[in-house]
Amino acid sequence: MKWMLKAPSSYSLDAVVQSHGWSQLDPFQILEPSGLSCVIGLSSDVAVRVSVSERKRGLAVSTAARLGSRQRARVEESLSWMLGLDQEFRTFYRAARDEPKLSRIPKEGWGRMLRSATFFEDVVKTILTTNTTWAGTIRMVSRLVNLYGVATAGDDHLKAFPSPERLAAASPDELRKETGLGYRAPYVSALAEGVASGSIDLDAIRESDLPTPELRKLLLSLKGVGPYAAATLLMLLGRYDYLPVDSWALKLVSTEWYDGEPVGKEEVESAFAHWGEWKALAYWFWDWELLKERSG
DNA sequence: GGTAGACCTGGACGC
DNA sequence: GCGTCCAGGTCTACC
Repeated sequence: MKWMLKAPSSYSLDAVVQSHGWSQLDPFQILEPSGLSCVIGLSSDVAVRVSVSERKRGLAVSTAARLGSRQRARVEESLSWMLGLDQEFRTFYRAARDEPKLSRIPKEGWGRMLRSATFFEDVVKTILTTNTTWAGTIRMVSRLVNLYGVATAGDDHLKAFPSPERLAAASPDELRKETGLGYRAPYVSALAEGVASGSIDLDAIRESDLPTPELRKLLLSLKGVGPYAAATLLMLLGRYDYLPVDSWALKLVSTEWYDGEPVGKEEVESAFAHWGEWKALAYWFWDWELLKERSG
């Protein structure tokens, strides 16, 4: 079935898809020539593949299966969250226009970070980006989805990201062996168990209006979530006052301002300190010299 | 509060 | 084909 979804003015689906690596991870799939599809879990045993593409009047949504009104509402709610349809960046854009390294951002509609269907999925994926290569993250996520995800009715190979309950049912040892999560398996297992049992309320974190430092403390209390992962998750929640400093960030800042000399976290922080509540967005969408060098 | 070492996987490299 | 080294954040123990 097909229908249209309203998008904010100056919205760019391409900008959301390309905002970070999430679109390369299962159960997302980048559509050619443009657009995005994802398998969304609707209940413990029902999943549906949803495709979205951009039109002049908004976003065209299509699903392989016919949905009831509740299911359709659920899909719309998920898409609104995933694609940042409720977000706006006017204040950031005003500041970005005066910075040559960011002036393309307002013009091209950058700012929204692609989110997963649930915050649980985002937290797990973020843990799986730590202390590994991007290829490793892709591999771990793919195995998790293929082994524990719910398949769509039409295609056994199309699966949603596993629910907390499904992952909680697997032992940490099984997760470690079957998915290559390594030492991260107990972290994912504990998170899944906590969410499934109700002792960890990720929805409350997602919807919280707590000040960012307090929200960050809650995220840091999750096993496997350190300063880098917490900052990444805060960005996904629309909070940009902490920088996700990893080894890549050190390389970027080193090339940009220090002639390739080694730098630490402090140098990265000080480079973006004046961006205040927008510092992570300024960092993320900065027109880095290192990226220009690499793209030739 | 700061720091060292362990954690785990897979890719690169040398033999 | 095998062994070794290294990269990648977080946790724990220790000072």
